Amino acid sequence: MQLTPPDMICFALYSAQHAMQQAYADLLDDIGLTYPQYLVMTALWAEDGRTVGALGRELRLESNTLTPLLKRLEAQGQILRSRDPEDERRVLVRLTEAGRALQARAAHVPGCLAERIGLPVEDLVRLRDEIHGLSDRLRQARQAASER
Amino acid sequence: MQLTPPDMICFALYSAQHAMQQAYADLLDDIGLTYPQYLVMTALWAEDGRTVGALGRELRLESNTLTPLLKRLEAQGQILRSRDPEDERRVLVRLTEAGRALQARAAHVPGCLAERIGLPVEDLVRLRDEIHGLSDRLRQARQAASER
DNA sequence: TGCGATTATATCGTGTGCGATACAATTAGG
DNA sequence: CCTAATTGTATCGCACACGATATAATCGCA
Repeated sequence: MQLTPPDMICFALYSAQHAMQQAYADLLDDIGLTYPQYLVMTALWAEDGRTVGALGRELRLESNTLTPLLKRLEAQGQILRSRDPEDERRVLVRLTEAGRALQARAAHVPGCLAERIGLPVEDLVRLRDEIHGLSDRLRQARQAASER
Repeated sequence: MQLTPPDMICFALYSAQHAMQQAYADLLDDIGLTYPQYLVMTALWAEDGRTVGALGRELRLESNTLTPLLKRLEAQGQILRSRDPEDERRVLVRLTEAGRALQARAAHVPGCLAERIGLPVEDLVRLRDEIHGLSDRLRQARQAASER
């Protein structure tokens, strides 16, 4: 007996993530951001002036993904990248004035998405936490497996 | 007040999908498949001899994603691609003998993943269905928006 | 103090995803 | 029939993700 993709929780995540990314893309096109770029900007709006590594730990992305993405945001004028004088290995990422201004232009996005989904906030919060729980289990199991 | 990525359900999906894909990659490396390739093979193991379009409708992928992916599977010897004589626009995708044999070598994968996750099957099934429900709502809202 | 190990970021190659577009085969309407 | 619209797949360009590797800066320890 063979499972079909719709039976598999991995595929549920896979296709839901695509659907979510497309829903965001519809809105983010207007402000010139891709969805991963929006996540980075969101992280910076909450806490500016972080290193590449700190952003990567929050978003769970490596430098090989972040470096080119951040360069594109810098080329757009949203951020500045500079070596940390305290430790020249680190690169500090700071919002420009334009980058801070973008926060207002993106302020409607979460509400629009919530409206599109049309579920009560409590349900979304519970689902979010269950999904985070699943991720945590996957990462812990991977960690444990790699230490053997 | 600015939401941080961990607050957002979109980011929960985003990072859980990455964690899941990495968990699969650990196992799929052994049999030489990427995760999207595994999804395509899974679909074909359940029902062989489908068109590119039929696969895309099940996996929610367009031909611009599937065509190169299927060419790589064909180059690996797992599948054959051929124009449908009934309708020369269609391309039929069929498993080779090696492609069918791979099913046995991948049979342990779902069990290994379930073990990694370590949650009761009922919980996973419920979570899967809730995530599918979320996708459906996102796709329906997008459909409705595009028809305006 | 000096030098090997570690840390932080960057680079490279491969494989998705997807918007836009191209193209050929089929269908539909007059 | 004949042609315009539609359908099915492919191509192109761009932006992720990530494994593997490179490089420079810092740290640890004899």
